[in-house]
Amino acid sequence: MSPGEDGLIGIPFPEHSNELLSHLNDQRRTGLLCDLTLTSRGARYPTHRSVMAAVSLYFRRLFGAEEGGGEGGGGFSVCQLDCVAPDALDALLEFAYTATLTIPSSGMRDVLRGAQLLGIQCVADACRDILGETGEAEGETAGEQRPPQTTSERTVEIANVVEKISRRKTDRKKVKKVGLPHNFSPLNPLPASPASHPSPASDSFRSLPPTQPPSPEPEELHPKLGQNGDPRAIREPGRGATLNGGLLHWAQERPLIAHQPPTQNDKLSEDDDMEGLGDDMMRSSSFPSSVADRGAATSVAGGGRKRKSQTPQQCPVCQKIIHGAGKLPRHMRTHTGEKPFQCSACGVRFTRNDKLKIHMRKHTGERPYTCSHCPARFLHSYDLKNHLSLHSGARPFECPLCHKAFAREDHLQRHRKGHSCLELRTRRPRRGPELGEDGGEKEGSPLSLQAHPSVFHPRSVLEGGGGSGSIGGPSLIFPGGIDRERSLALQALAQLAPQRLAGYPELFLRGLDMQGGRDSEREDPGGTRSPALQHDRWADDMEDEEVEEGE
DNA sequence: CTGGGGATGGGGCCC
DNA sequence: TGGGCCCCATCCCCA
Repeated sequence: MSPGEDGLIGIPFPEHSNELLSHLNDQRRTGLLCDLTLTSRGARYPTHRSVMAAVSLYFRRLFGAEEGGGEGGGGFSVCQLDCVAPDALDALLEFAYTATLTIPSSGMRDVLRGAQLLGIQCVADACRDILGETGEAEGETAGEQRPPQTTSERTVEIANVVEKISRRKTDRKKVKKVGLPHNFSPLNPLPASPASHPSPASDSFRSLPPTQPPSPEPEELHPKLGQNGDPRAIREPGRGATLNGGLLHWAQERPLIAHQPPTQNDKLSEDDDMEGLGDDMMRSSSFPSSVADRGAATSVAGGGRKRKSQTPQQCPVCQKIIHGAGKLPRHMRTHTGEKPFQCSACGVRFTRNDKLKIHMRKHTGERPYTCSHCPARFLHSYDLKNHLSLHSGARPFECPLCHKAFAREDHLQRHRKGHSCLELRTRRPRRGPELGEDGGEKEGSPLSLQAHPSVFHPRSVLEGGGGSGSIGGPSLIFPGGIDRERSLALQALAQLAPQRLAGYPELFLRGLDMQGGRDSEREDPGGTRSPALQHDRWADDMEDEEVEEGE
């Protein structure tokens, strides 16, 4: 790190979003800091306005969050939602706080209706598709038309459905037209608050009209929560609470970015004026376009690097410059964890279609890459390439310290990282400029590595360009189902990071270098693919070692 | 620790 | 401009 640019380095904490949501959920369960209570037919659900406003257009409008008034709400303490079945409301709350929709199959329609009423578009879309599409949600029959499925099968199917949804943009507007009972509508900036439709007295809670000062009057709310005792007990109005059997457990991978189609063709956050349902998804989906613009503006961030004519785009999350038209959506899936391409045979999902196609070879038995020297066949071309080196006996990658040779570069890197060769080495090659000066063995001589450039590049800049490893492997960074919870943080990043770092392309690169993920967990991830750069790092490492030993 | 297979993400080329 | 396809670099996992 150069000490010169302090305070502008973006250090992502990928787990933060997970923990944040988890803690919010804990708070909800314990009633802590809950400033909003939802009621449905007697059941009460303590919750947080901010969370509800984040997932529900209805609440966003209700609290005036979209009007840019930072006051954060109209002061509602209780919101009566009798139009949403308790089970459905419970499921939707669970979704809001865990990004996982767990509902009985029989309750799908109720959840759909609730999602529509509350403007939780991604849930509504998913339910509609599961129920048989057509957007009318009247189709439990459609759902029954399907053959019986096991839970796993359904989960798989839901994943496909979500994929379809993610690609569907026009339906959103159609959904917006769905009529809503009880006056309130996500389309209506004036929601039917408990004060605006005649029911305030029906609850012991006091409901405040939207024109009231923003104070939620917690002194009234919290005692109620206290009366509730364990809010969770309230939240469980007859919910069958296992993930097995007939329950449908939808581990949504991309709750808020779910509607961001991989094609990134949308600018809905602008042209829709946030009027669409689930527009936080739209907002999130807006960043690629803005990034594209910014990417064009900062396409020279790579300095003198050779660039293809295609406009590079900058990832709003990791700031990485993505080259190639249409590659940014692909890259974004590494952040969202979205894996739209699913193997029909085994259900394994992939972020990319081409990877799925390769995967399918495992099922078809196709191994198109055949060794000409032996019967070995391979799925990947590079496997064959590696394999051929065995026949040739070539070991072009040699450790500069112990001179052990490897057939594969990554094995050499691994060898180097382990420092297993330190005891064996007899001399230390020096990096380029010093070669020969101290009579040391020329570093290039034992190596078949490409000659490194004569200029020793600052590491901070060089490694920045090789963030593939660091941003790679979202499944590693966010194993299991928790990756979905990132979306909240990703949205914030998408909106904040570009502005914060817009003028500092070098820091973009540095941010890449520092971002979480596998790289940060490693001593030296080999963030660059360039053998020359890699070699530079090695030389740098060796120099460091020399300094240490010399002292 | 090493060899090998497989997975993942980025870039190039092309349509 | 987006997406398909391919190749490459890198990483993970297992024997």
